[in-house]
Amino acid sequence: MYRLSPSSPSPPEPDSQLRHRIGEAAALSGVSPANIRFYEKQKLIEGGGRSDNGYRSYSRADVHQLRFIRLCRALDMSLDEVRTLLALDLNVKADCETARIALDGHVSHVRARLLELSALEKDLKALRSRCDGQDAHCHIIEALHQQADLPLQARRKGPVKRHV
Amino acid sequence: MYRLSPSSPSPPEPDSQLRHRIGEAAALSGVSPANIRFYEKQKLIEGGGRSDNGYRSYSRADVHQLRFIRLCRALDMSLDEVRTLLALDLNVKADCETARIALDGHVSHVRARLLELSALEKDLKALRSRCDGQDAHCHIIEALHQQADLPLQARRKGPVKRHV
DNA sequence: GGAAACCTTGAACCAGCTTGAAGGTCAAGC
DNA sequence: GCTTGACCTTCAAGCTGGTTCAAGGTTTCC
Repeated sequence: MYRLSPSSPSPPEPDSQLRHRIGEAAALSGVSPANIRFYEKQKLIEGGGRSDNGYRSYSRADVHQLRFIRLCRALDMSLDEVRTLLALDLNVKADCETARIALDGHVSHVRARLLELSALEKDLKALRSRCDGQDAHCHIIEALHQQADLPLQARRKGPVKRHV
Repeated sequence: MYRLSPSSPSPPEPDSQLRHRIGEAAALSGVSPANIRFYEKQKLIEGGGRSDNGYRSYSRADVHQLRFIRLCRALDMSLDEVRTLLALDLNVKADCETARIALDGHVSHVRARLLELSALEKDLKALRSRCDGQDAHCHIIEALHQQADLPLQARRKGPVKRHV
């Protein structure tokens, strides 16, 4: 797996022992406390570390993992995809293959959704351009109803899912 | 509101009395039976018509409305937006204004999401291009972990919501 | 010693459906 | 007359990726 500060392997840095409460970990990672607990429940992070008072306690590596998750989510990956990537070892060739496959799959999802959305934007603009508000009746509403009367096959299949 | 076949107002067509069970309505509209029941519960369609045996019964106009909803959903509108459009009258000027406003709002949502996704695609491709599978360790996993080590401010804020 | 700021858990809520369980209705075939 | 299968009914739960709320414990500051 990935090691923090791989350049200094043997003597642990003084602040590598630093542990954070959930609020600090949230501030450091950009993941909200509620969301951190959620990720723990989803087993994306371990829920082991606790202080004497029962508060969750996070190491630097834990915070790194939270950032990693946040980064992947910002790239619009599903939690399952993130889970896959988290389990990979940088130096194992098969894992690299896995990462490439996961990424390729994700890229094609994103691209497909992108194409859907551009087609959509085109349709919406065409619809919008039908109406300038000057006419006696509304060409937007009219056009929608007229399209709804067309046989199913005549219409381009639109996106049904709203997710990427 | 919108009337089916507005060219023949007085004598009802012979098949305009035709009523469909939910399965037929589903086949005619492209909306699944479970989804039709869901729309009824959400008050997007009326739930009035029933046969003697308690089965739901749909008129041509009902099927039209289902198609209308499906069309709007294919344009990625929310059910609330659809609800708004369904209540509009083609010939009322204020309603036309409402339709234009709703559509404009929707178009800008779609465009915003489009921009997010293109930025995303660029990032993902850059990430993907780092690895050709020939090297000793995985540049994809490595790059993700390295980025996770960067301070929060240094990274572009990515999309957090996966919806349009 | 009291208020504010943290933490805990569990549960409910959001969109927009889909799936499943348990049962009723109806036509066809034997 | 009875079974099979394709329909239909209802209610309930599950999905994703969280957010928000309620009720309470802890810590810290003044």
